[in-house]
Amino acid sequence: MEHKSANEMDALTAMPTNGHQAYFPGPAPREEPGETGSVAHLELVRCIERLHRRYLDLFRVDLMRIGADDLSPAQVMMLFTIGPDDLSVRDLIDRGYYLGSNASYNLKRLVEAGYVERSASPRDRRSARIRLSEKGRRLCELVRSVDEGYHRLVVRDDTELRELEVTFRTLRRIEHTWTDALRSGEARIA
Amino acid sequence: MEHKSANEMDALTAMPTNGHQAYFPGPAPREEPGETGSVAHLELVRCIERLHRRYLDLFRVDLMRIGADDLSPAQVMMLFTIGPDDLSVRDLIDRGYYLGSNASYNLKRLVEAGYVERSASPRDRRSARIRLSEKGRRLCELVRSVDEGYHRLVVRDDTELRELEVTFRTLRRIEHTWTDALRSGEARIA
DNA sequence: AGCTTTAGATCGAATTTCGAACTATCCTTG
DNA sequence: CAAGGATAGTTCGAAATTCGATCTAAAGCT
Repeated sequence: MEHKSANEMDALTAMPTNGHQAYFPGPAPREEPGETGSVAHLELVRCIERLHRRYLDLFRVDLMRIGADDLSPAQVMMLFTIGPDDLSVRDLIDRGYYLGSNASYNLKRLVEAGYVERSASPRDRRSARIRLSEKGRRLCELVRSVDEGYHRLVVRDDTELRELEVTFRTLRRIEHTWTDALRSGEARIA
Repeated sequence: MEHKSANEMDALTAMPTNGHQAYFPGPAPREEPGETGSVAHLELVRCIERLHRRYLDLFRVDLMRIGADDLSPAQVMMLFTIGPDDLSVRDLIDRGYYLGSNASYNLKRLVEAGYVERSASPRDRRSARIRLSEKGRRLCELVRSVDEGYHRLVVRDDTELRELEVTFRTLRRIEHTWTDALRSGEARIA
């Protein structure tokens, strides 16, 4: 019988060191001295996937409340990827790891909905300059203020702040590692 | 379109100076020594989104090499969500935060492709019992061995191991927080 | 037996993904 | 300068995915 609490393991808040017995594919949920580490890279990957899915649900609700239901969560995120800058589509793609045609697709909707302005670069007329419109900036501010609520839920003291910093730093490192791996992997193919 | 609640206009007229510790594309993606929350929740969210996208690219290549090109990355991840257990579809959904119809959709393909076995529960014949087939377990083993390579790239010493642990623990905490927020948020609506 | 729930599958519309063209503009180099 | 090639982005169409609305079967009441 499956007890649904399998997922819970609510020890999350109370568990001393290992909070991760919950999801375990392989044979042994326990750490194996000979093996890699107690937390496998793969577990982190799966966690990221779940978090991503989960956040989409959450964010969609918030967007509804805010009244920005003309954009998908991913599109709003794209606004933040643009940020205060004035950049080319290529830059946007590099920043967000978008696929070219997807970036175009989403950008088009952002422009149509008035959140983003686009103009041709004077230098190179192939290249587009994109930037947030006033409307886009306003939406970002709104989202940011909603997000502060989550920030407070997640960072309740100094320890948690430090943990968040470590987390962010580590994820950035992993991002970099993967990007390198992808590049060299593709190089091998090419 | 949007009718904005009162706080849209008046709130936040002043730009919070912290604004955007946006990371930069090419040369040096680096964080700023910001103020209070040098790392904002939102930045983490964006990082998770990027990582997710990035990993999909990477994983797809690996799957191709492994020869499991009959599954999408997400479907393979679902295998790991099932893991060594024998569970119901409901459990799977709870574990992975899937939408019911999506879980069905992916599960169907996993069953058709022979990675997952399904049978009716004897207790409750509405309920299905889901478990990996031998083929499914074999694929998981393969993926796991590929993943060890990434693990070694990411965890190169004790410090990095500890950081990974903090990261994992923190992400799990955030996952829990979001889940709560989502639940209570929907409660408010209902 | 009737009514309500629950487990899951399925259908269909809308959205998104993704690669293969395609357009337009640069940049070389002969 | 002209021809060929590289770049920046867009567009197109097919395939995959998402997501809510049913729909079926099997429980669980009372």
